[in-house]
Amino acid sequence: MAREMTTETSGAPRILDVAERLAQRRGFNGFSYADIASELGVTKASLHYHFASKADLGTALIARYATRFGEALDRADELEDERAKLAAYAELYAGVLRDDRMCLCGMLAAEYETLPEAMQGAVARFFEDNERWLERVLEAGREQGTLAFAGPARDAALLLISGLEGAMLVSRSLGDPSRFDAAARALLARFDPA
Amino acid sequence: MAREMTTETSGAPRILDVAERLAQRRGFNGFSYADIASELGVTKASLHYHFASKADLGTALIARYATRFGEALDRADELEDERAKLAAYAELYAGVLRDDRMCLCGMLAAEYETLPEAMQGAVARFFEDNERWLERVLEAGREQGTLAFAGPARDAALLLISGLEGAMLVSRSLGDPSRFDAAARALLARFDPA
DNA sequence: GTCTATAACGAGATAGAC
DNA sequence: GTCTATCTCGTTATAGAC
Repeated sequence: MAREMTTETSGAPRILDVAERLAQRRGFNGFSYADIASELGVTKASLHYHFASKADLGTALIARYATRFGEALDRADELEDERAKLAAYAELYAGVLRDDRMCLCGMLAAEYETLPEAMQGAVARFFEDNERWLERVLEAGREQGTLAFAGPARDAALLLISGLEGAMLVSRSLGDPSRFDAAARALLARFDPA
Repeated sequence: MAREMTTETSGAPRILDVAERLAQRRGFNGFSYADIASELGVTKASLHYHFASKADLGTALIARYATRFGEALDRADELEDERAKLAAYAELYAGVLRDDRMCLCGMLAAEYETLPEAMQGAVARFFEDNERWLERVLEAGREQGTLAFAGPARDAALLLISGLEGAMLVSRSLGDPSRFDAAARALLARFDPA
């Protein structure tokens, strides 16, 4: 007997949805099982059935986030030119910010020293994967003449990640998401060919 | 009778020293009065004498940090050309990172939604002050031809803050402070005149 | 798979002696 | 200004019934 199709997610995915939003808005140390439980109308104990420890929950959180992010990068890779891929990359960040969220791994990067080891490794891998993807796009764009920049593509890649993560971080405290867009535009403009 | 001169700080300043380092490494929600007390060899209760609530401690933390940062900007303002001022600005960040710390306000920006209101306002003001200082330097440099960039100086200023804060954030999780230097170099290079 | 109940601990904070 | 002692609350986590 096949399971009923419903429009609502349930169980673990639903827990991850709520935890993810809380983590992106308040940080991993800024929410508790009680917060998730009250929002879902269940008890804390039932959450522990799905994620025995908060470290397990956090690890699952990053894993899902990184997978989805990687899928978004795969979609961006289908675009024609490399400038469009960079724009799509920046738009990923913009979309997160529009939902009043910080990038999950950017948030966890701040809390890095307090995170369980498994989470630390996963956060670092997220940035390394992003860096590799950007490095490839940047190199291709420079060869094709659609992008222009000096120095190692790897450094330019980290500058892009840093600029976008930092712009999210700062524009959130300035209470003005449009400042992110201005900073992101200024950042991408510096890769335009003269 | 004048107070004895000693090489050791004591009382409130010393508490702030320890709390500041903890906040910059672990976040404001990542340390407790117990952490400070054990490091200073005093009790939690005596800390509450100096800072009745953690919000008071946090507010004092930002106030001192912003004052010192402002003084550093004043010193940078005495440099001759605007390119040197930008380099000095970036070096401020680099020095913090070398001590294994995140910028205090960058860290607090991540935790923004969980902070007491007074702290939120102070964090936003820190970034606004930085932005104003950079905007002035950038405008002057563009007029003098020592700096080159397109678009509003305000957007370029926020890009600089974002890039430096983001590079600190990310290079800390990558476990490689030299990645900050590479990103900062790439960032500043984009303001060099052709 | 979800519940009630509770354990075990750490957090911020206060009272009052010294 | 620092101490001991205590309070209250929130946190993660577990045991065991349903």
